[in-house]
Amino acid sequence: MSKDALRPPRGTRDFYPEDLRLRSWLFDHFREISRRFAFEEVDAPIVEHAELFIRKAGEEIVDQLYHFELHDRHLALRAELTPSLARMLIARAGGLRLPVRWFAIGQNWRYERMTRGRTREHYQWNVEIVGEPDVTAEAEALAALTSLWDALGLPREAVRLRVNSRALLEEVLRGGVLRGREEAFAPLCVVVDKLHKIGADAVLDQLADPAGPVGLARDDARWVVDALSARSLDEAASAAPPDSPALAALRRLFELLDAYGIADRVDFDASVVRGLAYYTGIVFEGFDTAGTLRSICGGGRYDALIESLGGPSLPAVGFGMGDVVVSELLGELGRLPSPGRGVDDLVVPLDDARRPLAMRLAARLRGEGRSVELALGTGRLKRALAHANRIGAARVLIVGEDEAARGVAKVRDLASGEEHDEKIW
RNA sequence: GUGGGCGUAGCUCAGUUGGUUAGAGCGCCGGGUUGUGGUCCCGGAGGCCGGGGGUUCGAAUCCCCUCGCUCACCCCA
Repeated sequence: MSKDALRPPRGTRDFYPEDLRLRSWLFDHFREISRRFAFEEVDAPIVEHAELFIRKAGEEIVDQLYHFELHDRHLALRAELTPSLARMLIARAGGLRLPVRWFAIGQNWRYERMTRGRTREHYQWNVEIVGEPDVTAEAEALAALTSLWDALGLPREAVRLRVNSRALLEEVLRGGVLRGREEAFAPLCVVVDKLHKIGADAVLDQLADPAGPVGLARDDARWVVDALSARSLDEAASAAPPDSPALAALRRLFELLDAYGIADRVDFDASVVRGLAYYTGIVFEGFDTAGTLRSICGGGRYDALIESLGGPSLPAVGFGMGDVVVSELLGELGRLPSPGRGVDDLVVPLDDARRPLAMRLAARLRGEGRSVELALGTGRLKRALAHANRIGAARVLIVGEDEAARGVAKVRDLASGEEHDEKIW
């Protein structure tokens, strides 16, 4: 066995018990918030037909696909959950009662270079609302996100949401610099999405690159970059067409967010477009206000994806939040818990003759739903108590000769040190 | 892909004018007597010093190569 084979492949993680307890803590919150919002959990295979993920917009996520040929099939590890969920929806499209409220927690794979906060696999909480064209769906999604942050113990001021509308940007551009070249809109969004990362000048260069996918005139590109600097709806309105439906939708969304009491946690930001090609309307992302991490979640409306995959025309809103970035943020804020093992009882036979009784006791306690470890050896009692301490057990139940004769166990409460007898059955 | 930093015990790390049997803390195991933990005291196990080659009487230490980790840049939902 080579040394390499004894390590997890680069960008992947092993989860030891303490790591998995933390992950489970996080997933428990994903599930609990999903439950409170009445989302139903679904799951899909981690391997899909590569075709499901391929789109034409120069997206990073597609370039980073883990894919391979097996016999005559071209397969891929999923890079995101949304296409799989869309596929599942299509399969049952005829019998669905809309709107559908689904969520999934799944591992996604992207072959990318490792840096801080970026691994090649990560788990994502994915929430989708399908069949609702109104921004009431977006409001649900955003409320679920802030509820999750609160549940995780993230301070209210530590994380915020940025919201924009691709539909608004499209309205503005369709009547202007992209007139007659609507196909350039998706690649334009991919470029614009990099604004926070590579800066306005670099975006300008890429938009104006004659050999690039967008190929705007330099002045037009400059106009686009300027338009993206809007940070309020009123500012954005000045560039929008009169009676813009997209602008009206944004205004209505903020009204709804206000009703949920979270409008003050959401900013309008014209530069947010998200990098995925399939978004068509409202888009949003969560970010840490300290600005040290990449976006911690993102999503938006994708009204055309399901139809483009061969399904019916179904409006949809969804978002994903990964485990890696949010864990880093929690760590930086000192909010990562260290969940214990949750063992209730350690049952200790003091000698082998007492073992059958101890087993009977352990079985009874387990039958009552308690988490019980049975000491498998018969070392000294001192060691057993130290072990109980280490695993965080609340009680130690000792079965010795004297107790056995009376049909009881001596129960020691680890926290108080108090002891009493308890019948074995 | 470019550049920097780092690979020494399970973990976090000391350890250079090159010099005996390579260290600490934590963790682990055992002991401090007979059936009672967390503290304390004592003891112990555990390391081809990432790998290979070279220089040297002698290399964890210097040189070269290589692998791995990591950070920055490049790139990038």
